[in-house]
Amino acid sequence: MLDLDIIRNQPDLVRQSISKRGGNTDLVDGILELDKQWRIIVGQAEALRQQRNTLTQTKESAEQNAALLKEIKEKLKVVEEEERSIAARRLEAWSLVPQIVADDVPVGAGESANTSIKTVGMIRHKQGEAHEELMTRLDWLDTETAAYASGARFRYLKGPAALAHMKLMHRALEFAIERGFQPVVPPVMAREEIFTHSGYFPFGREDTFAVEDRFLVGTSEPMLLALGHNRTFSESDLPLRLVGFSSCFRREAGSYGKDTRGMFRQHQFDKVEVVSITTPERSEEEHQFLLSLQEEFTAQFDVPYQVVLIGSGDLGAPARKKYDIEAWYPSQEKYRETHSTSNCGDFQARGFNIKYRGSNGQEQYAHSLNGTVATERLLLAIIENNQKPDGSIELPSQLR
RNA sequence: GGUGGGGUGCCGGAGCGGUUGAACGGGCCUGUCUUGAAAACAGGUGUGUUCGCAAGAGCACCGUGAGUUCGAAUCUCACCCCCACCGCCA
Repeated sequence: MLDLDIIRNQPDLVRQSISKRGGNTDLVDGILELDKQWRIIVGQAEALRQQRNTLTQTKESAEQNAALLKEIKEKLKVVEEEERSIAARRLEAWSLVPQIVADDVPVGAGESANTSIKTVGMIRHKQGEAHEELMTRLDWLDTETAAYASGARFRYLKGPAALAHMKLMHRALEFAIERGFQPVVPPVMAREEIFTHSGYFPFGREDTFAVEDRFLVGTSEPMLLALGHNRTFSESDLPLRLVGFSSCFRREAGSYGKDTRGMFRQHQFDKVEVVSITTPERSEEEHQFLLSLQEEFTAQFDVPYQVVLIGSGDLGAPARKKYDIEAWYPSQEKYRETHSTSNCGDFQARGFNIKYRGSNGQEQYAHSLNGTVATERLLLAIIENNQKPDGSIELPSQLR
């Protein structure tokens, strides 16, 4: 969540940031008002408690002041109830405040401000058959049985595609390990606070599958961040770089009718994801590093792509800045998102209480960043861009 | 699923319901001593929050949440988590 001091002391900055995202700035006024009320009521409660604590120091004074204490107790009961209620409402509003948008993020509603900053690779297939048609014909993909067994938006990967998928995940993991990331295979079910602390709740709650009192992760990112929970790193140990592999689960609520064919948008998919924890001074540099990693990984499969700087209206709540890599999909005749990397500033570090001790000995919140190394979407792009005129697919040697 | 034992400060570990924010030990920091270090000795060492320019004062925090009480780390209830053993299963 956002630093409350920023909301208190720089409400205009917060309002600006919210309106850049297309949100309602009334939220800020609501919090400020609730905060004001909260401070008043806290003052009242504390004064009453102080009085009580003084009078109950010894049994004698407690007995002498029995009547007064009874009165205090009753007043306190009312005041404390009010305190709780205001605090709860303040928290509710506060947790709806998204991260401050970075200055160099283009401003615009929705996806309108997304800006392509770089195009890489030659497009060999301007058009082509869709991955689901290619793969289904070759018996690499069975969405029909998946629909029978699990419902819409699930897949059976079969034969060479099943193997290519595993190899892609494996390569992605090794690629990151070679560059200094520590490999992690996290749990895929998590308790609610993991989502709250990483900034996925309350915003993305509808997009999450719940299993009894737990939730299936939509990415391993929060699980990797949780490894930093309540830890104070020394500056020399940063950046902490982790790479995780996990299956990911998303309801894809609100995307009815979008990408319904094939396996571009699935309820379940596998992903290799990196997370970095670093200092505020070095987080921008780290963000560029993650982006370069993604580009390097994508480029080795000869997939044409573009890098997009995501505009304010399309930014996730915990992110202050985000880049997407979009790979060329011949069947759609356009670039589609395969990778994403976000700098979340101290938004998530605050939630998980991830700190570091600087060279001056002071403790402060770290910055967290995340990025995709590979998902099934990259496999699809590889497949579509390697289709042959005869309807076959020539997989790159690394994935065979 | 069953039975039992636990969750206290950086760590270990105490804690008759009333000057306990918390004994004691370790660690860490600072001094004294030493050429330096060790040892020894002395002192210090939590977090959050409210008010305040500050100095400082208050309040809260002993897994979480409710409750009993004039007063709770200490009593009651619920929940969460951890550990051990048994059963079942991969």
